[in-house]
Amino acid sequence: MAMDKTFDAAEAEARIAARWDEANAFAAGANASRDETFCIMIPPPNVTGSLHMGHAFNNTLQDILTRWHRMRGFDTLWQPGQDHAGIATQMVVERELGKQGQSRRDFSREDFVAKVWEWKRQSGGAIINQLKRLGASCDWSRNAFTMSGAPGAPEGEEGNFHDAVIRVFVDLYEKGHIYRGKRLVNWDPHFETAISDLEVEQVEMDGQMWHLRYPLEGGETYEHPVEWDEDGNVTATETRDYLTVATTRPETMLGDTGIAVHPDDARYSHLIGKHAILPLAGRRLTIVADDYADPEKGTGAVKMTPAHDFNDWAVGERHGLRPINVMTPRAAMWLKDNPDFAEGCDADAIARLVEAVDGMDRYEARDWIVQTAREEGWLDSIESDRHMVPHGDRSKTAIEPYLTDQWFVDSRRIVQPAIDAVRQGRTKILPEQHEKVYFHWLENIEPWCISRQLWWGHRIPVWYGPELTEQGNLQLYMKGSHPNQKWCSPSAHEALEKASEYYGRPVVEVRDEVAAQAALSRVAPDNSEPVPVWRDPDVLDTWFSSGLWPIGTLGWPEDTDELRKYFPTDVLITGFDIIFFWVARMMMMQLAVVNQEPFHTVYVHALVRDEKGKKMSKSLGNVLDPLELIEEYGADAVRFTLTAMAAMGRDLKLSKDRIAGYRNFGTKLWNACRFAEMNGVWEGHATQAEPPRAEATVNRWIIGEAARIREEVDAALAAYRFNDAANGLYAFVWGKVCDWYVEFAKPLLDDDATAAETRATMAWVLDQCMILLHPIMPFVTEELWGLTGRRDKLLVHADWPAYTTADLVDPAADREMNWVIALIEEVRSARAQMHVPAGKYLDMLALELDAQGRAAWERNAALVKRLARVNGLEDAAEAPRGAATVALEGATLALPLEGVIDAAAERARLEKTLGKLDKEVSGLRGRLENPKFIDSAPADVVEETREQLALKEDEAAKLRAALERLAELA
RNA sequence: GGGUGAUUAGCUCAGUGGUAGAGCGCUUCGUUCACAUCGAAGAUGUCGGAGGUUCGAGUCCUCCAUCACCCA
Repeated sequence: MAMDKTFDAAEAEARIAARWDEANAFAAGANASRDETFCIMIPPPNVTGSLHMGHAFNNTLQDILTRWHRMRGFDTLWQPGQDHAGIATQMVVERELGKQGQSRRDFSREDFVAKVWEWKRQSGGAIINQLKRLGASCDWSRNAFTMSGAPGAPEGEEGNFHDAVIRVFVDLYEKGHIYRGKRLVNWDPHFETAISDLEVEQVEMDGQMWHLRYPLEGGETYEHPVEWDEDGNVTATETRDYLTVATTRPETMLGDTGIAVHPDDARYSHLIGKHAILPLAGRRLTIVADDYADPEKGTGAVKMTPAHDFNDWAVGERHGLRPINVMTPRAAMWLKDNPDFAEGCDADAIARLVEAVDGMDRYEARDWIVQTAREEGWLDSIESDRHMVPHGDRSKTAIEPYLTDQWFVDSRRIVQPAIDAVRQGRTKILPEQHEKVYFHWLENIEPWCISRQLWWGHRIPVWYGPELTEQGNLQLYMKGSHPNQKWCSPSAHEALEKASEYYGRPVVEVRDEVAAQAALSRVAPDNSEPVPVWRDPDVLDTWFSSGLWPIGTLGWPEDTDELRKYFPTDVLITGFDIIFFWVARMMMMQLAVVNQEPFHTVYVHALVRDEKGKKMSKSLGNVLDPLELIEEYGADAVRFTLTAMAAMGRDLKLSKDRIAGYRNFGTKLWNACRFAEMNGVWEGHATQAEPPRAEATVNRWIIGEAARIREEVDAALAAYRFNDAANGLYAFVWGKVCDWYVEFAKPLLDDDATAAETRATMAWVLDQCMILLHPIMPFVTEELWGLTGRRDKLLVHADWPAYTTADLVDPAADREMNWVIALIEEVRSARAQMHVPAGKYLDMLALELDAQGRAAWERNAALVKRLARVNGLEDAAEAPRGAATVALEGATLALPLEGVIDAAAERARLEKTLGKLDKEVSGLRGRLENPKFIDSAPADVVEETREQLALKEDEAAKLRAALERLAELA
């Protein structure tokens, strides 16, 4: 059956993917022929995610490495999976419920989690299918999920990832690396949970900077400059009995406990240690000296709200300023029954504030405070100010730095091995510049908040119980603090046992703290009733579980075959944006848990942008959907484009023109194979590892070129220089095989003497093209493989070649073909510039032709005649009137163009070429005439320069001679 | 404010001390039996600026300008 004119990607891709699937082609260890393993962990996409350009890029690179190793016979595993994306998934399901007028709180926790699982079953596989369309050759039978095996997990989700997560929590807790404490976290008032830095996006917003006057205590004053001369010297001051502070969030002032000034700020130095009075509340604020206050900014005095600002928290820690939380989890004001707030404030003031703003939303409270300040005269001024406001990336609401009880990993205690691993080269980060980012972050690491106030996730394995007083009574802890009595254990059973031992009587698990309270009020007097204990309601940060991805997906804590075989894994390929969040944490956690680096190389890639260099975003509407692109151009074209643009450390600017160009590249290879088919090349062909024995120079030459590209591709991939591999293959397949070899082969296929070996060579060379391109363009190459010759295996399992240039390059054939190509190009160029009709065959005369050139002509006359459109080559003593001259190494040739030639045009042509040559010659000569160059430059460079000079001078002389002849004739 | 990177053809970008390349676009020509998703030929560069190191700098160093990103 004759091949179509083009590859129909839309039709073929699904069919080819199905064949790979049926053959289990991607299974761990498929096609393995040696002991070495190669393992890549996919950076798990969100279960709510859909494929975007970044995924397409990231997974293309992983697939290239995976397919390349698999073809080379490594025991290969590309481990796929997804993470459970706590907040995102919970939000998706809550939104679904919202459509039916329901909320999460209408269900029990267990029922809600069951709904999430149900959603996951129906919609959670979307990205997997999208990755398959890209051609990702993961072992899909091993698809992992960070919530597999959790309580409530349905059939099909029985993995043991949950065990791994819980086990690690307990282990780190027992080693003292995990603690519960009160610290500031990023708080999302919409979802009412802590979120990670990664989930916070900074949004630039128009806002105001309010300047407020805080009176100094006890009649203190200072001189504040109000006039300056041209040189900036103060010429007038005024006496003030108040400090002016500036804020973009006036509502936080109710939690102020201090004012910071710079230690070197002369204006305020005598006030340090004294106090100001907080308006409205009457609280005394300590004036402290801290570098954080910038004397140049505003008045140089900054109000300190340690419970509602990260910087203020740090200043507060240094100076012992009390943090006062004045907000509820929904970011409304919390003043009533708030002992921290009340402490140190006037009772009247408290009553007024409670009346006015308690329970009020933060923004309404802000308005009230500003309005009141205006009326009472302590609003100094308002200026408009554009500043960054942190927003939750899911909720789109402004996040609050918020003081709550959370679980933390004391990162400092486990960070050092992760630093050492990279410092000492056991793990390499590419490109190297990212190592700095890695070190910088790890060396300044902060405690990691790992608890989230969600229902979907790994519930923290800690159980609480009431205090046992010295009198043997049970009592719940004070409101606002947190329970001291707790037990951490992998199972409720064990935890309850420990609790029971502690109380010396039976315990019973109740739903939550409220239930415990209720139960306690009933059982307290009677020791026969079991003590109520309850489990921490929080779940773990998704990154805590994805931090265990390398061991967790391989079956840890079970001692599985896969774990022994594939861990440590080899390469991690990921975006630079999650170096801290994921890469660093995987390093820390794997080292802390199994004391091994999870991978030896981290390849960090850049961002895919639109063609104008803008970050793709939904709001800008410049998002290119990889699936649409795959539909339009085919997966191979999209993959090849991304690969060709994957230069290390630089962003990709993706344009559709580029993708179309690489789709055309696939078509080019397709048509070369089609040409071969039409010429019987595939008849009786079966896969051959060794190149055929060839006599013809052309065949010997292209076999050598194949060896060159094989070495180039392997070297490029080994160095993660994906773009070099792609561009090298492009140049070889299109520039060498299609442009020259196929053309050269045409006359050889017509000649009985050379036809057989040329068919064999062409079949072999095209096979090499398919094999070498397969990791980048798997679909079109697999299709061609199936359409051509007899194949024992699918291309996905074809053996990657190992031949070398040393074996296959024939220097004589190389030289000869380069000479022939130069000859054809020169003749074509002369013809085009002389406006010779394209179809016209010309005579060609040899004015000078050395022995090598003569031999080259004799062996390649047929193809030169055809490609340069000349009738033949005759010796001639001199060029006839009106001839164009072609100068080559060892040859001066003339094309008689009587009646066609334009003498002026020919002169211009020759002079232009000569001009270029002369420039090169003078440069080369200049260098060789410099004795320092001869002395200092390496011998081979000097030698090469000499050779170049001789060649160029020879060519220039030939052109000069041609110009002289032209002048004589004129 | 601190850090990192970038600046090369009209556009998008490679470039590893040895004298600048690719793709796209552009101009001219071409329905030669693999391919018009093609072929042939051609034009286009003070490699951001200024110094320095070197026999030699797009490449290494310093400063400046502009842009981008990350952190605060």
